[in-house]
Amino acid sequence: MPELPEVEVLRRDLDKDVVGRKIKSVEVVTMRSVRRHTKRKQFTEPLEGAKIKSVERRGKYLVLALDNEQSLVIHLGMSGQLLRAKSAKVAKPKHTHVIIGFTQGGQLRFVDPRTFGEMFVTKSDVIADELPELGHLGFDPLDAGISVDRFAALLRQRSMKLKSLLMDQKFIAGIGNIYSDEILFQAGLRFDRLSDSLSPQEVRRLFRAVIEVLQDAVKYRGSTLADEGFVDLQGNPGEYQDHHQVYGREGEPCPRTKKPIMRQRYGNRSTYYSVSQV
DNA sequence: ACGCCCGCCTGTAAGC
DNA sequence: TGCTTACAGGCGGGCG
Repeated sequence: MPELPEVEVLRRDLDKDVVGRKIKSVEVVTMRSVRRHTKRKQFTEPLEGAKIKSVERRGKYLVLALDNEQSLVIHLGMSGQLLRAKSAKVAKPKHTHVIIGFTQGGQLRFVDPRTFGEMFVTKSDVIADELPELGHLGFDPLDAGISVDRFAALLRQRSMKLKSLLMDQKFIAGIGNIYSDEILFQAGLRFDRLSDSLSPQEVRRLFRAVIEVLQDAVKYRGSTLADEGFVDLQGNPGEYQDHHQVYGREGEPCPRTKKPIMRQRYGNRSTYYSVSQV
């Protein structure tokens, strides 16, 4: 379940490693991974011969701008991986669905066991306008753009449970199940508190927690859980899971109170929290 | 219009 | 031990 930190780690890796490279060939093994296109060629033709100009992240999406006015958009879904192979000879992992070969040699591979991820190509200038899932994204917590006051105003606009709000991509882009729990623990707030019920001090705590947790997670190169297996472009796992305070730690002592971490079903998924959150 | 639940997937692990 | 079932969850869509 790559969330913002994992996608940001990949963005930085791609920025160093594939920007400037020219695409020689594209092989689509599994059409489901490019399901917005009905024909393979709609995906492969705009890519072949194009040079990668830049790599941006929008929430959990990666956008690779090409030198032909088109962009390659990637969403990793739950189990998607992007892996660099120095040569085509390197053994392909199971569930390799798309292979992008570069003129200078080497490949970029899209590997995705659960196939919730996808790749597609679209004209660069219509991304925000014509793709609602990208156009409707809320603010990016790693952009320094938003102020506490603006954040407070946005919270007051709705009366939504905090966990739902943090995971709502239209409100804030890039947070999923793991980081919403970690952020709420850091902020000392319960997942079911209503967004318009927070004191100014609680708003500030939440604001700070969002930024701190996500920045920290990027610093430790993302979270790699046993059942998921996020890895960076070179195939290395992250280390932030060792810094999780509550996620996946049901029954373990809360770092603050030593009372057992609670787990509760909320919105059809597991939520971890401590009784110290109010 | 919004909150909630399902379906899409596969690998892993718990349960009988 | 081996089979079945539950669970993991991002996101679109459908329903109330």
